[in-house]
Amino acid sequence: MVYCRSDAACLCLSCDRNVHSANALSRRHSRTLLCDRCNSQPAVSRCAEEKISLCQNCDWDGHSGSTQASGHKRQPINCYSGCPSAAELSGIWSFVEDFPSTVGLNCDQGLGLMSIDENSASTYWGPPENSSTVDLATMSNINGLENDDKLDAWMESSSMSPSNPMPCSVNQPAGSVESKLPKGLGICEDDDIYEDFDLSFENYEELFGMSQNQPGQLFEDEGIDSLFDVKNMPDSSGQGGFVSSSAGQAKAMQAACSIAASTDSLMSNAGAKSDSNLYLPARQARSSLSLSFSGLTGESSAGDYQDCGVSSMLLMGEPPWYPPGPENSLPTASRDNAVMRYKEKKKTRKFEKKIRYASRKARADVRKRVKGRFVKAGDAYDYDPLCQTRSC
DNA sequence: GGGTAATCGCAGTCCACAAAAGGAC
DNA sequence: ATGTCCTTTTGTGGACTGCGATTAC
Repeated sequence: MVYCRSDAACLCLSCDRNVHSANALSRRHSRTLLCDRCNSQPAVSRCAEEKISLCQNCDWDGHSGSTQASGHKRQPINCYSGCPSAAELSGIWSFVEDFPSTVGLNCDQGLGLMSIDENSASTYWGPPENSSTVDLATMSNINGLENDDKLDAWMESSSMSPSNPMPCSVNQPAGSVESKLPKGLGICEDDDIYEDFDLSFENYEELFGMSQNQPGQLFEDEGIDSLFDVKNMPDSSGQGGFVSSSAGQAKAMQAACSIAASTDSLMSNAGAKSDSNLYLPARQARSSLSLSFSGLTGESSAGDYQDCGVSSMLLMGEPPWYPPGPENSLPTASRDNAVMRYKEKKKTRKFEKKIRYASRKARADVRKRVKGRFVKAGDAYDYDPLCQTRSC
């Protein structure tokens, strides 16, 4: 099973092949393995010891608590686009021993060329890579398939296999955010900003370390400062942790700053609407905070988010969600800086509409309309902005 | 205090088209 | 590396609409 982020869909290789060979645009969709544990999120790492692919959350759940599991060797899982062959898939997912040799053969010549999205693994901050070659459980039954018929048979069965409880679906996984979002807050296809916008309540809890039924506690005691509490900072030195070097520390700092920047959106929205039904991204819950909350209230104009440099940075595959760890601490000075920058930004924050292209505004200002809608030049109109009266 | 209807306000949607952006060569 | 041509995407405002919140009964 693979996960297509653009479609927010879980697909077997057969469906993946069919869906993503349809046109040039669909071929560009970035896909990756499905998490073997939750079967709903894209996998970002492979645990060599457990021989399973894990999404960010499951990886964290499984490798953060016990010291034994935290030492597991994990390797990042790359994404691919196009219609890769078996050899190409084996190349990027070396831990899968046997891909059907005919994978991707029905794609149009020249258009099915695969590309590997190395960046997809950039969110993985696990221990040094240690390649492993193991079978994917869901692919263990493909051995011996050597021709198209067998491949197709396998592919058909793979979507219904008892060992694979999740049938192919182009719909949002149950509990995904799209179906719960207010009208108009859908997920933009092919927009990286909205990738993996699929946090469920359990992630909310992980994100804030408290029940989603208690949003008021979020800032109850220490206000915004509570978000920068060092106790919530990631473990930068723990065994098997996500950050384990000076570079990791820098990322931790960056994450803190990210939170600072993102939190002003969070605060403004939390204050405007005490809505406990907030949905946050899972894989990049932290990094997407700004966008998510802004979107929920609609307070931010298009220019607002586009001009938000910090958020942009966060959305470019920068640090993933940090697990809370008591041992890790961010220097107090950095925390103070983060708080100060948050306060400064909050002071200067403006929500009024910003015109990005004056020429377009000038054009729109003189466009003739029918019930507010633009009309073709020469067509009848009921409103001309250049005339003081209607139906000039 | 609870239920229902009326009212209010917010935010999304629609439209055409020039400008901007991006891709191919 | 640069320039040209072509296609695709973006952004712009007023009216309308749907829906949640509020108010009145």
